[in-house]
Amino acid sequence: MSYTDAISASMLALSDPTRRAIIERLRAGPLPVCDLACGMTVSRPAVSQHLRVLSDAGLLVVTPLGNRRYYAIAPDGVAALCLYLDQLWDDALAAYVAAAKHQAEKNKGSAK
Amino acid sequence: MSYTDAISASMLALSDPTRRAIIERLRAGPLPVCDLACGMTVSRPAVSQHLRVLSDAGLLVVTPLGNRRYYAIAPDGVAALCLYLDQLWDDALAAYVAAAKHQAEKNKGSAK
DNA sequence: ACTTTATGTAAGATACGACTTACCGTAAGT
DNA sequence: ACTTACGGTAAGTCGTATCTTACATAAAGT
Repeated sequence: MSYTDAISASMLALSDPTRRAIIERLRAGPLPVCDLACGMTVSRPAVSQHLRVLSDAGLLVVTPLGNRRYYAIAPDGVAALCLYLDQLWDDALAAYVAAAKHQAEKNKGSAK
Repeated sequence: MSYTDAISASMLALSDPTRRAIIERLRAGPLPVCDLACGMTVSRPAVSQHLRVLSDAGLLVVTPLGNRRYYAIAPDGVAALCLYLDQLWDDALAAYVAAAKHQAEKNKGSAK
């Protein structure tokens, strides 16, 4: 806990295969913990702990409904990650073409 | 190492603040290890180990040039993550509006 | 040839993440 | 009121990530 930033927390949350399995099951819509836990290889408390991590990272939201708690993917949390990576991709591509252009100009002198 | 999938490896690589600091310094373009290490809080071997993790995840590429090794962000690796998150965001948003619509229809019956 | 610079790797200490079982509340059903 | 289903938390174990210092290797400079 107590991460330096939200990006680190989100990335760490999504780096675990078990947590991403939970995310996959929530793509279609909200589910209670019992439905999430049944069918997974780990125990139900483990699922609870993973849900905690995902919630703390801002990737999930909970809505208690009677006896159960429905977890759903938080679009805002995912959007923050998308924004970061999209900008990173932009910069990386710009740096890539700049390096390629620089390389081409260096080769022009030594070309036939 | 030896992760089940590339997404996990990339996410785990980007979840570490030190590694993301390295990524930030590479946004503008390739840099050798010595330039990367100077100015960072951790030791140079630690930087080498982080570069190894990022490279294994497919997020960096190396081009040896004389005495030094220039590391650069691999656009392809970042693109794979962008694709995954963009699709996840699409599904999450669709599920969100579906849940909102379902909720609205339930309220219609109890509204005056 | 020798020295310096650049960088990867080995070995070891420490910290932390993920899993388990056991336990404790809270809401529903009878 | 009692029982059952749901789900969060505590304590403990185990694996592994991250850091350090020390060593090894390769290219450049003198």
